[in-house]
Amino acid sequence: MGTDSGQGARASAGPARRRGPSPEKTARTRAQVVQAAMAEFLDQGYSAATMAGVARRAGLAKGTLYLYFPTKEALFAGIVRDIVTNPLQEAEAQAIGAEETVADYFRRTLVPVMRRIESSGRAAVARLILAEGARFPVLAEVYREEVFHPLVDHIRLHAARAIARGEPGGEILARHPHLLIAPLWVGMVNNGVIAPDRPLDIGAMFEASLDLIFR
Amino acid sequence: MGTDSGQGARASAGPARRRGPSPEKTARTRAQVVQAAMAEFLDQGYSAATMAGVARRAGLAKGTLYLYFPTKEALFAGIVRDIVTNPLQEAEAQAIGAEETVADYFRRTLVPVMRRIESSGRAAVARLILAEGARFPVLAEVYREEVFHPLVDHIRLHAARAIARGEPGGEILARHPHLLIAPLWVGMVNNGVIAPDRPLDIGAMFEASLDLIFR
Amino acid sequence: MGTDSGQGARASAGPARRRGPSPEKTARTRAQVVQAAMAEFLDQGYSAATMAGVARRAGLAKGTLYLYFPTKEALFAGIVRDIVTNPLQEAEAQAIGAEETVADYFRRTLVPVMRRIESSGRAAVARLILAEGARFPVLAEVYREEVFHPLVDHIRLHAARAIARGEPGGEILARHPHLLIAPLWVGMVNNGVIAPDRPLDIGAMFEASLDLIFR
Amino acid sequence: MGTDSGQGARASAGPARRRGPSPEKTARTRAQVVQAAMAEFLDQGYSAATMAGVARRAGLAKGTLYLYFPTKEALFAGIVRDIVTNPLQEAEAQAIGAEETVADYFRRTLVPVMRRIESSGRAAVARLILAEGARFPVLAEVYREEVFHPLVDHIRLHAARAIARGEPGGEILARHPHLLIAPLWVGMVNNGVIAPDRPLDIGAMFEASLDLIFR
DNA sequence: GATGAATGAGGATTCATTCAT
DNA sequence: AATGAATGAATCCTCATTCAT
Repeated sequence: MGTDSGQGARASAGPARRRGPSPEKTARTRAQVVQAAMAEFLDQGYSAATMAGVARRAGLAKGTLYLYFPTKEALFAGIVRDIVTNPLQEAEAQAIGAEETVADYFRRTLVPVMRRIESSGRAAVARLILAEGARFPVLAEVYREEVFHPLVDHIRLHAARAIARGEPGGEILARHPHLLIAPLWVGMVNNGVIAPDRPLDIGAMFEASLDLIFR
Repeated sequence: MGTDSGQGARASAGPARRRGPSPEKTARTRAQVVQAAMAEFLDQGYSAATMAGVARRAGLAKGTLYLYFPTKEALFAGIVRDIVTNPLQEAEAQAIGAEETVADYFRRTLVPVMRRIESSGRAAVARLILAEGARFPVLAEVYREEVFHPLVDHIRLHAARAIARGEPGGEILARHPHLLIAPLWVGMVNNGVIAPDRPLDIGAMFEASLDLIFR
Repeated sequence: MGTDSGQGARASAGPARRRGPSPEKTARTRAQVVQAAMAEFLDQGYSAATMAGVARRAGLAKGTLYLYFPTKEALFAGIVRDIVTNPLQEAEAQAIGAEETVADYFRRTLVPVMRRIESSGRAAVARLILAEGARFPVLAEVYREEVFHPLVDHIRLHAARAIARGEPGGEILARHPHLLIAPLWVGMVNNGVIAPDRPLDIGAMFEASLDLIFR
Repeated sequence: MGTDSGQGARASAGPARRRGPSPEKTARTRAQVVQAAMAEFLDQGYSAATMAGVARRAGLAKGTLYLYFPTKEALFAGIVRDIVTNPLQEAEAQAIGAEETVADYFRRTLVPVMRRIESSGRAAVARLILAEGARFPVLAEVYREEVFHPLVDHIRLHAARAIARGEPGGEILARHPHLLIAPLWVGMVNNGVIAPDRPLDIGAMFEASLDLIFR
């Protein structure tokens, strides 16, 4: 967020003639920083995270971090987008089939994602959003715009479609689209923090939720 | 949490003969500390909270805090119970009527609580649990034992009752009791962090959820 | 400047009833800080001075400094007034005698001050003013208002008196009051930095200057 | 100052046979470095000056500076001579006329220089000398040997001449040669730091001083 | 020669904790 | 019991210096 070192504008035009370290090396280092920062912030939260911790994880010196991000806060802001990449993007991208009911469509596209959602540190992300969202509005904002609202809109859209087609459940889903993703949150909360040793089956809950809504 | 400074076992036995502050005064001061600490930790999270901040809120000197809790961590641990007091306790305490369906029972006892849940800083509590639960297992543990499990058990119990009585929805609720409280979490997450300016009506979502489950 | 711990408003009213360290102790510590900071800044200049250096000189921990001044810059600003206390104050305070010529008056009141000016670290002060005045306008400003202008005004005033009385030298002094203090500056520069091992006799130069101006 | 990277002894001897940059190029780069360093040090003082700042001003990379000077301190020492170039050199070089009084000689040769002295950043130089002279004796030393003493000796020499010729003012000038340059210092101090917005007319003060000394 | 990414020691500042009063 | 000045370890950040390209 503001510290991008201006890559991107070199395409054809022959071999780069730069002195010193290659842009590739720089990009790799930057990636290391981002990677390490993500891990550190997800592990520790913003306040408890230390630049030294990030540096250690990245295998770099502390000072190096400041070549890429001017402050700890900027580093945090800079990785927010990387942290909240929408896990449902691929699901949203798939179109509904002509004959397919909305229920079947959700079952086909969303259930697999829900099942996978845990393995990839989603609980940690949720934790960070909830923990720091109040003090770093940008975090909540990015999450809202990139993940939360798109998903809810996606659901609303298909709720409308269900109504149009006369499929049951459309009405209730249009009124309370959040009900569909509610199981996701209890699941992440339970599995990530409350009782990781007795995890809930988010996929199963989601399917049950689908069954309930669509009769 | 092992930090109580040993009051408590002195009650009758004639008029107290000691100089200095009365036990009442001490208890009052302790209450101030706990109160202030709760506010500070809920506001700031563990790391960002400061002992100075707690002292300021309590209207006490920093040193005084250490008369009641030996470390910041102990203070945090010491107030966990106060933080997570079960907001559903009264609801759980009410018995189901002989003629009452489980659905009606939940509607009668839980909906009002759900509606009130937001006003009393519940989102802040949720935030704290999620944020610090991983690093302070005791926090997650207390929450699990005092709030989460009791509520889920309560739901399970009445799901069994619904089955026994042949009321619809019992089966699904028995298999997925968390579904009933799922709206609570999306609601708190949305209203507390994601989009406080466009709050979800948790009560309405909960009722909708009840309707779905119990037909 | 801004961190004064509010002494001053306690006069009669019986013994102070404060808990904790006495105000006297606090005042003494503050004095230590100021003293040490003065020495450090005069020795090292602003940039090269370190808070650790100040703490060491004061015999205090680093953190303690921050109880009295919130930043290094504030500490610097806070001692500027102490640093530039007008060394000529007593001289200016003495009134000219009814029969006394202005030349004699200056000889009586200023020469002793000039002779003493070196011993009391005045060169170090001048050095600091010149060195940091550009980057810390407040420093130059305080020096100008507290020392430089008062002295020049004092000279101008008595130049006018000399003119009124028909004493020689008044005219030239009125036109160039700075000429009278010029020897002070070459002297301080020479003795403080250029050739401390071959100091100029500022008193003698000043007297010679007086002789020249007043014939 | 012992930092020259060993150019200089290669001149005739046929066409140079080396690859890479010519000695001219090197010399030019070195000049850029010196120029930039002077500006940076005069602006910021030694401690606050940064190698990055010098590099930026020079339009070079940081690493390049180290090809010419091994350390920041060496760079500073290396430019001291450039910083303190004697502004009075030309004046001192001019011989006194056979019929010319010493007073007239000084008026002819020194006044113009004095009038010009302000425009060329002399205050900055004085500031640097005073600020860093104590910690970088070489700075004071060079200034003393290149500027201060030559000028004072020049004055002494002509004071002796004035005495020999029976011109008035010779005695006093011989005893206090620094009196003649005193106005210069108050002037630079006032105009450079104390009150740049109300500058003193150094030329006028110097002339007045000449008038006083030579009757 | 020139570059600038990488380094890490050093400096300002914060804050949990102690202790004399 | 209560105070708050004092402490110093820990943290963020800067910058002189190095070195692979």
